Amino acid sequence: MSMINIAERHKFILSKLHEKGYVNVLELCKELDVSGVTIRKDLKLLEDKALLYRSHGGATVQNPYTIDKPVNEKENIRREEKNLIGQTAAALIVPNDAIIIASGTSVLSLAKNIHPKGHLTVITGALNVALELLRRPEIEVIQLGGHLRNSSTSVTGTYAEKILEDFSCSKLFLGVDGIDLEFGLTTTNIMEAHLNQKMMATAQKTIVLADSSKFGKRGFGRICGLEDIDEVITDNGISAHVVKRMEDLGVKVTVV
Amino acid sequence: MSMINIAERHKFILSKLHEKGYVNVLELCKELDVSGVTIRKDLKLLEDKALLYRSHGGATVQNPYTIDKPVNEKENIRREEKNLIGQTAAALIVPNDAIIIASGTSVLSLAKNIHPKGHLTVITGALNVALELLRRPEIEVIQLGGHLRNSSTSVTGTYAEKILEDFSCSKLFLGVDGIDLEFGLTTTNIMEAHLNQKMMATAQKTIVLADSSKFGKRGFGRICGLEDIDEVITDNGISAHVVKRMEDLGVKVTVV
DNA sequence: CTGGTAATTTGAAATATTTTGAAAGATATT
DNA sequence: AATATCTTTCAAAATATTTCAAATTACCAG
Repeated sequence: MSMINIAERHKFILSKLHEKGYVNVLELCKELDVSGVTIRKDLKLLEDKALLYRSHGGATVQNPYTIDKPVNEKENIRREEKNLIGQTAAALIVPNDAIIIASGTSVLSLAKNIHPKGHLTVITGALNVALELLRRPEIEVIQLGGHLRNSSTSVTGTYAEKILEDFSCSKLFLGVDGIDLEFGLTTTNIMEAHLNQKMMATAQKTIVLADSSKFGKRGFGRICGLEDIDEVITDNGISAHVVKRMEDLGVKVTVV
Repeated sequence: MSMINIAERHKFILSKLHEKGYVNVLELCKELDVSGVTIRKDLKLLEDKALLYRSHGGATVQNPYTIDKPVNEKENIRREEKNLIGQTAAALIVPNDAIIIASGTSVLSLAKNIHPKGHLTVITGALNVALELLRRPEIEVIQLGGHLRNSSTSVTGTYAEKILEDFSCSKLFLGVDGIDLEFGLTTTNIMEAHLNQKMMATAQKTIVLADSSKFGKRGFGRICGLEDIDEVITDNGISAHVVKRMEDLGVKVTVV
């Protein structure tokens, strides 16, 4: 096989990669009739463009260490920021409080940072939040029931909403996928957005946890407008301008 | 099996690990056609990345939700037996089935071994079971809601029982703490026992998963008598005499 | 179009690094 | 004590990187 140019070669490499899941340098040398040095340069270029993962002897289509852990992966990004946000949010909890924790990776760091003085009641639909809180004997956990959507660790549906009707909480800690000044709060899933609305109705205050990357983004399911929430906790990647606009809407903004 | 490179090998190890819950060095040597030294180096690398736990002779999954020690310790004992029991139970599931999975360490191995052909609906109160099943897109998971007791990963209470009323399932897979020929099935907690009764009413067949150490033991909360269940799956540590007695009571006994 | 220069691409050769397993000794398990 | 598993060491083999010069291509003024 003799290639016209570098672009053709890259196309060939990528198509083989996607077909087989991996490629190796020696085979490509023969198939494309070029030297190993060239193939390695090609692979390096493609790796720089995040189109493949390099490994000794070849390359794979995806990082082998991140198999089927979508939630876990998200968890690793911005770990430090999220942890700070979680700490700050946890400080808002008072003894004998009753709170709701909604789903999202940010609220998991909240759960990890909760070390209550007195008794605490937590209502949550997120399995990972519930499992995290179970360790602490002073916390009473109410798990919402219902449908579990793939790739989310949180329930949705009418069962969860029914259970919520029996409670009244002081605060809702809400993790979102997007915060847009015009469009408001959004999440990727319409069912989850609906449950979040019910949660807001059950709680006296809504506190949103969102790292700065969430600003300006819009997810599919709209939860509410910015004017409906009480407080946002975020990291210092947020612009002063956005802070100002939110404060004008009556939202308290805490930057950690 | 001849692997292209280290990345492919690691991917293979991890996927086997996630499927079975553990791997051992010798098997991997044969399967991947490399020496033990290499496998051990691989496992060490993966352990450094916190992707597994090393143990003599092999490795086990790193469970990110490894919370309360009591359950976790239990989980490690009799892993091999439990895995076999789980496999056998999973084979009973048919395409388009609707089943209930109750709490207990044995049923977690069931969950790990479920790889349904068609669609499958699973109702469960156990958070770890739900989290495990979430990975598989062909499974629809209904999480029961309610109170979470400390040191258990399963809900109890009226909310869970209410949700159950809306369903009808073909099978209930039940993990118990004790099986006594006279006293019947027991669990450590009275609330859980009550929920288990409701589950039995919701399912047409009750299949009990119990390794042989559970026989002759009595927990605090009685679930039902042996005559009320349909099948028991256990390991070969059980005595022939006990098998005979149970079969006389109309219980099908499967020894793996 | 032509001829010349600059930039890019390529591979051979030399060098460096990584991977692997055999062997030997240490450690753990029963 | 006997056996299986583990770690270390070391050398060979495979794979990568660097360097440099030749080949190709791109570009542009005349």
